[in-house]
Amino acid sequence: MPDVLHILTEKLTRAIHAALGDQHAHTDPQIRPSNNPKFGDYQANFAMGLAKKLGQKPRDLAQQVVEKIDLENVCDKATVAGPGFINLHLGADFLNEQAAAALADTDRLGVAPAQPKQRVVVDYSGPNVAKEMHVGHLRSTVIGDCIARVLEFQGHDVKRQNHLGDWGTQFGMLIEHMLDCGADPRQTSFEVSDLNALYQDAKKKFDAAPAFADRARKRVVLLQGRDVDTGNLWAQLQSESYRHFRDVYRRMNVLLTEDDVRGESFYNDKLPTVLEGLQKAGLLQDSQGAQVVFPAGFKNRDGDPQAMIVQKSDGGYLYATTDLAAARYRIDELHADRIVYVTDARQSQHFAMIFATLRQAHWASDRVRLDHVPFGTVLGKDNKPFKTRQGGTVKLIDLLDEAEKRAATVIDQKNPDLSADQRDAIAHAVGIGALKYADLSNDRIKDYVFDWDRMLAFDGNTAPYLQNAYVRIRSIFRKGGVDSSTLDHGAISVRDPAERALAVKLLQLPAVIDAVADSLEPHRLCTYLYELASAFHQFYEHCPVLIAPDESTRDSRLALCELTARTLQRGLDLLGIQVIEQM
RNA sequence: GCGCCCGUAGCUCAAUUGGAUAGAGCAUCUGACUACGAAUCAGAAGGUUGGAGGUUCGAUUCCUCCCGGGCGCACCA
Repeated sequence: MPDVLHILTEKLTRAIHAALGDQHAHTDPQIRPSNNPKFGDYQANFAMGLAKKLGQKPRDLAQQVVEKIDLENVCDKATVAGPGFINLHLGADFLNEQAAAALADTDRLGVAPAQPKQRVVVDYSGPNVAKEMHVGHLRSTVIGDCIARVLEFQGHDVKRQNHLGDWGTQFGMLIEHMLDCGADPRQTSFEVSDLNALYQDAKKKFDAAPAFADRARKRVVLLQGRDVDTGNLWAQLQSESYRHFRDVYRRMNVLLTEDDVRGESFYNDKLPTVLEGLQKAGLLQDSQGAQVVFPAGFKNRDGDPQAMIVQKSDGGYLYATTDLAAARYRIDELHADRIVYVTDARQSQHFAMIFATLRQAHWASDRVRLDHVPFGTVLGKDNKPFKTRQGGTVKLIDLLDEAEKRAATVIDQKNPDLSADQRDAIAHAVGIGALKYADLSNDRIKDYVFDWDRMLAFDGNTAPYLQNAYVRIRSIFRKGGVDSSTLDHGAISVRDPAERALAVKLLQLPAVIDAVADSLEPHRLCTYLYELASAFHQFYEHCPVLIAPDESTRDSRLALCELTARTLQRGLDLLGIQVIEQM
């Protein structure tokens, strides 16, 4: 089912063709939603630019095209305005039909499956084994999960990848410490109640006890040498760490599972091949004993070509090597058409160099799209990176606890009649939703200031505001005793300006999904949902539903409510946020 | 030193990728609950988009320079 934007684009493209001839058969009419109702619902912006090229007057050109537009069944009118804009006013019948079709399309709400379907790898979250997740993992986890959900909803074949930090010299000391704590290589489970303590204790011993440090270094060699007992201990640490990640992901409503784990260790045996490949491609060079590549277009602080080290002078590999190996795996084995990396903005240059190297080595052809999705820092009220009052790292689990606690307090104030169980369930959805929404609703490239009061506010662009709009709609159905599954889809008939505005906004969902999938900017979806909820609240004020003047109006408004509820629910779901029936 | 990112109303943020009069929320002020959740709505006020040039029919958006802030620039990830 083509959406409004596509229908209008098609109509205007035809009109341009008809007015100007075959050489303009594929001119983009530049259809955009109008930002002011007096300019219609949509506008075509092509005329000014095209007139310039053709040496004509923009308004004359626009008028020629307007005369060729087939308005039938779509627009009430199309008019030339201003310097040469074409304002398009959608017809009520068209809005009714489109809204009815979206309502009938239960799962997709009028969002057409993406063509062609692509295999998309989304790399996000990436915490470190043997450490608790902290605030530094929040943004990658939340943004990445949203992007994966959106691409999947479009119909793409999404492969989530959790690139865990599960390899490196620190595992020697961790494993030695595990042994000191009574771990047994021949058992399958080693329980850790506090991952951070495990790491810190190991580190303390490593720094203080030379004998222990010596054992740790030997243990690293054993680990890299595939010693069986050492491998078993390492695996126990893996699964114990993953237990923690799983708990955090579940509470956050993040879709990552153990199946998505492809940590650094997974690529360990593929690293020599990366070097051989670079050698074969003629890109590998020796520099002060290290093996490096010089991706085109990068300079260092002396103005010389910037090297990217892929093998240290002691023979060890670095994260550039692992990232190259991972990209090759994703392209060759996972058959990725597109790879999305969700990491903070500080790694922009690193990924630019990785991408350049992949292209130069012909490991990534032009048809593989490589996207780095950079994001800014979470700041405290002092505008510096978010820390605890003592200056320490903020644990993610503490953030989740406090989000729910604060949400519970707010819910208690607003709705004291709820049972404790109801209250807790609602506080979970609201608290976690607020936390995630605060992260998703800002342009991701910018830093943002973490502020509990603002994210949990029930007004403004927040998760609780959106969840509340949904709750209000459910409340209408409850109060009216109406079963939303038995609604007449064809009942929608917009008359009041508020009904009309709501319908126009509802029908913009497909275009918004497309924009998010292309730009990988979740805040666009947030902005849309906020505008939708605002449009609903205006409708709600001006258009009584249950006590509408007549039955057909009531049915129409109920159907609009239902479509709004489903759109909010779906939109929030794509953000990884849950709705509740009451709050 | 070079490179990347950011700078929009008092505060927190948008601006459909170059389109019309730069929009929201908070805070301030004025209205609206004997109609479905006032957890809302209607309205007022608030701007030299850090500054100066340039490109363009049109610039918050693109280019150059400058000023502020953040982050990168080889053996950590």
